[in-house]
Amino acid sequence: MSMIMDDEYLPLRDVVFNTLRQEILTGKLKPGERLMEIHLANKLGVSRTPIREAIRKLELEGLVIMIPRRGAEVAQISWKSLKDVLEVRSALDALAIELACERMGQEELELLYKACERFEEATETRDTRKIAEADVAFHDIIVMSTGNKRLIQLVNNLSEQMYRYRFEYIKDESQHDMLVQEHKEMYRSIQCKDKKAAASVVKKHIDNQEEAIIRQLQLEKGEKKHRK
Amino acid sequence: MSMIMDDEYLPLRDVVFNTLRQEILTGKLKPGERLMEIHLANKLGVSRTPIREAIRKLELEGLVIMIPRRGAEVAQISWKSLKDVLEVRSALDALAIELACERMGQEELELLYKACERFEEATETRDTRKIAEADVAFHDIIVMSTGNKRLIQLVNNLSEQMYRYRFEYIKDESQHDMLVQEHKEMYRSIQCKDKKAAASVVKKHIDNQEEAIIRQLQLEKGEKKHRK
DNA sequence: GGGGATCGGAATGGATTCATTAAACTATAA
DNA sequence: TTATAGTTTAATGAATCCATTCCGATCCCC
Repeated sequence: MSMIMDDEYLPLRDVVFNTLRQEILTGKLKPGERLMEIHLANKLGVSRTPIREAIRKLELEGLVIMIPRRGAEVAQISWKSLKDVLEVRSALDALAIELACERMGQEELELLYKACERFEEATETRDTRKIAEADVAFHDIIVMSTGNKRLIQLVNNLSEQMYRYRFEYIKDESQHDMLVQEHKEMYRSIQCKDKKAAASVVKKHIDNQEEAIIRQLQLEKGEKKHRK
Repeated sequence: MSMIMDDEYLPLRDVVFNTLRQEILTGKLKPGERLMEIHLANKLGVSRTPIREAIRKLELEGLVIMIPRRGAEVAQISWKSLKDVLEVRSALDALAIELACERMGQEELELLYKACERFEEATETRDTRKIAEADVAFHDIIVMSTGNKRLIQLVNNLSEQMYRYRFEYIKDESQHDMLVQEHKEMYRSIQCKDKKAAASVVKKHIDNQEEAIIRQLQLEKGEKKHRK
C-alpha cells in the first residue's frame, strides 16, 4: 500500500474498490467466493471501513451480491447473465457507433485509423495482452467520440464484465483475421458516415464474441466434468 | 424510523439509500445541496456509518458527486447530461420493446392491455400522481417481459434520473391524448410482434419527452431570471 | 488600509469497539 | 448411530472515537 499516492489523491475506499474490481474481473477472486471484511482488511492493510464502502459500490455494480447478515460474495456468472450483458452491449455499441458516424471529427478519424493498423500489427505478434490492449484502444476511440458521458460509462462497465472471457476469445488465433476485417469495416463505415452498415458490423462483431464465449464456457464445463 | 421493519429485514444503509434517493429524485434535495453526514445522521436518527455507505451507492449511481475532502453533494443536472441520458434510454427502451415483441407471453400481453386501459383512465382523473404511476406500471411490464435482468436494472436507473422532470411533463394535459395514443400503438406493435414499428414508436415517445423536458428547463430558467 | 498568515471550528476519512445474529460443532438422548 | 438442542464462535451491522484537512475569520505586519 505504498505506491498509491502516485500523483493524485484517491480515497482508500476507491483504491480498494479498484483493487477488488480488478481481482474479480480477472478471476483472481472466483464467483461464489466470500468477501470477508476482516480478511480483506488484513490482506490489503486497511481497516474495515474502506472495505465496506468499496463493497457497497461493487454491490450496486452487480459484481458482488449481498446476503443479509451473511456478507458479500462474488456474483456468479451464469450463461444467462452473460447473454443479458451481451444483449445490452450490442444495443449500446450500436448506438455508440451510430453516434460516432455523426460526431467523429477528422483528427479522431485518423486516430481510429492508426488504432486499426496497430491492432493488425498486434495480431501478428500473437501477444495476447498486446492484442487485447489494441482492441480496447480501438473501441475506446469510437465510444469516446460520442461525447456522451453516460454512454461511455455504461459501455466501459459492460465490457469489463466480460474481461475474463475476452482473453480466451482473443487467444483463439483463427479469429484474428476476422477481427481485423471487422475493425476495418467499422472504420470504413464511420468514415463514410454509414450508420446502418456500422451498426450491423458491430452487431455481427458482438454476435461473434458471444459464440466464442459460449464455446469457451462449454469448454470449461467439459474440463470441470473431466476433472471430476 | 419505526415503520421500516414491515415484513422483511432491510439493512439500515438500504433504508437510508432509498430515502435519500427518493428525496433527490423528487427534488426535496436540490442539485448542488450538500449532503453532510452528521446532519443527515441526526435527521434520520441513525449513525454516520449507514449514511456513508448509502452515499457511496448514490455516488456510483451518479446521483451525488463526491468532492475529495469536502463531502458529497447532489449532482447537478445539466442540459447536456439529460440529453446523454435520453440518448441512451432511447436505445435501451427500443431494445426492450423489440425483445418484448419476441418474448412477451399471452398473460403478460393481457396485463399490458389492462395497464394501457388503466393509463387511459388515469389521464381522465387528472391526478398527476396516478397518471405517473400508471405510466410506470405500463413501461415496467414491457421492460420486465424481456427477462433481461441487466436491461431491467439499467432502464429503471435511467428513467429514475428524470423523475423530477417527468412530473412536470405529465402535468401538461395537452400531451395526454398523445401519450395514450402512443401507449396503444406500443401495445399493438407488441401484439403483432412488429419490432420495427414498436421501436419507432418508442423513439418518438422519448423524443416527445425530450422536447417537453427542454421546454420545462427553459421555463425554469425563465422563472429563475424573473425571480432575480 | 490592505494583504497575508495563523488560528479555530467543522466536516470528512479511517479505525476501533460493541452488539447482534447466524452458522457450525458438540453433546446428549432416543 | 442419528437427530436434536444448546452452546460457542465468527462475521456483519452500527456507533463512537481519533486524525486530517479545509474553510473562514481575525489579527498582525507592511
